[in-house]
Amino acid sequence: MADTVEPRLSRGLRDLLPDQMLARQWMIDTIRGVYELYGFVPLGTPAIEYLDVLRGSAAGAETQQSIFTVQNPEKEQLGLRFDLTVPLARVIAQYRDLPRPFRRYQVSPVWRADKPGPGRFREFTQFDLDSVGVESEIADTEIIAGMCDTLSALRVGGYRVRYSSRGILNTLLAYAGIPAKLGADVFRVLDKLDKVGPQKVRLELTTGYVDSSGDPIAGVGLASEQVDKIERFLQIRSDDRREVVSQLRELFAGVEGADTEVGVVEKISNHLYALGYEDDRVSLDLSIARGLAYYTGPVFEAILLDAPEFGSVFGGGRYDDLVMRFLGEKVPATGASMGVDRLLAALIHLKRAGQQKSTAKVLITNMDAGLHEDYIAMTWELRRAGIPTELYLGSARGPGKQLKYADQWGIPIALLYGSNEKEKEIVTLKDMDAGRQRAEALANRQEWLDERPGQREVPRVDLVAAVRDMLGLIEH
RNA sequence: GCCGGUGUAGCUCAGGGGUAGAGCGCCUGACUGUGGAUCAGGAGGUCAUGGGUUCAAAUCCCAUCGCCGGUACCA
Repeated sequence: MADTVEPRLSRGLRDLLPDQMLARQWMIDTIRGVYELYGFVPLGTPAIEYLDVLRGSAAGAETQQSIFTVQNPEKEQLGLRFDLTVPLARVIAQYRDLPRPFRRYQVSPVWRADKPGPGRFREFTQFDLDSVGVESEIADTEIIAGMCDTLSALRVGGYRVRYSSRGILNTLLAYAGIPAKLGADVFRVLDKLDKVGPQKVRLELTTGYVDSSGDPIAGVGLASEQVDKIERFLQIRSDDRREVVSQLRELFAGVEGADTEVGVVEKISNHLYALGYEDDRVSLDLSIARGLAYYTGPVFEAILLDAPEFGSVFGGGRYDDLVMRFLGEKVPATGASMGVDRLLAALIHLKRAGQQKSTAKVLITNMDAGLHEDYIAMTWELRRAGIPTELYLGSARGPGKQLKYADQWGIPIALLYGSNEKEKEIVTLKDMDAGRQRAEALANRQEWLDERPGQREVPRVDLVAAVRDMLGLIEH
């Protein structure tokens, strides 16, 4: 016996079987609809980029260990993209004649060689939208409004988009007397507030601690009074954005630059009020920091109120310096990124995503080799009428197995046509779902057979109308 | 990285030194023109891998690997 290869996938990778792809495509189509309404344009970039492009300028390469490296025959240093923002920055720098603002969306897989966890994979899909070349806070407003419209279109139930800004956080550093160079560390720790709670955040900001698994966690080394000031800042919590703004002004009175930074989040808030995005959907939440170092202005993220355990499903912010790596010139940019897989998992959890297993609405069964021409004709007749139809091409001869096939793929209507039907110039249409429901009440097979639940005979000439009618009934 | 758990049929798992098990699923038939239920039959396993102990190892011991969970990191 020949050796066979074990069918398997490398860790962190998974297949998307048809039912998962159908749910995902519905979701992506819905989101795309929102952004095309907003006038964003699509962009595609390769999965593979030069490593120095991924890591930033060759000079200041940060160590980025979770990049998958790739080899080409020329032995160049290549890697798989880990997000869609860096390729966007490259495109902006490379195609100087692109009109700006450049407002694009992109839905593509990205790769990270991290340890996989529940709902975390090494290959996953992001849906990104960004406005490049706009300094105005209206661009940030538009991103937040788009996040709201997307979540509404997906019918996720309640959601909350929370935003703050790096400018506010930098003002906090000044207020608390924390050196600016500790900013990135402080923000990274603050970003964990929701997850680990205030006590651990305080420990991590000061001395560090040893976690439950015995792992030491380094502290940032702040003084207790500095953390007190951070906590005073974090105590400003209100569902009313106006209230947060006014308390911020009070707290930061006299701190240099505070008026400007508070002004930015206030303007965003006012635009959103004017557009009908009220406090129940968007809040100014000062605990939002975002872990990434490259944000420079407003930052935002969205959570689902009915599925908070899925965490942030949509997040982003302003990053005015990213394109600088390539151009040496500051290009303002703001955008958001959605974790397609995470949001889809949440939608499935909330039973908001479709349960469809097949695209076909009708299965034409194939019972009599002498009638092939009729089967083919009926199949195309339905297809040309816009009804997704599959002609059974497998080897099973009797209707039993073919109906089982329809059942397994969740095809809602089966069409039966043999010599009986041919003679009477009819077709038999079977509503598979009605039969399934009826089966629950019948214990005896003979009854089940005699009754032929969900079945209807219609004139052959009325095929298309009858199928439409039955689909209408099924989909009410 | 670190800590813990766990690997036995396609899936979920039981068993515990001496013949490899169940449920579900799958296939066949009862029922060659009707899915579900029922009944009867069938296919399917290197008990993760390598080594050790033993007359004998799926079972005990050691190592490795995989998977699961927690934790850290995440531009």
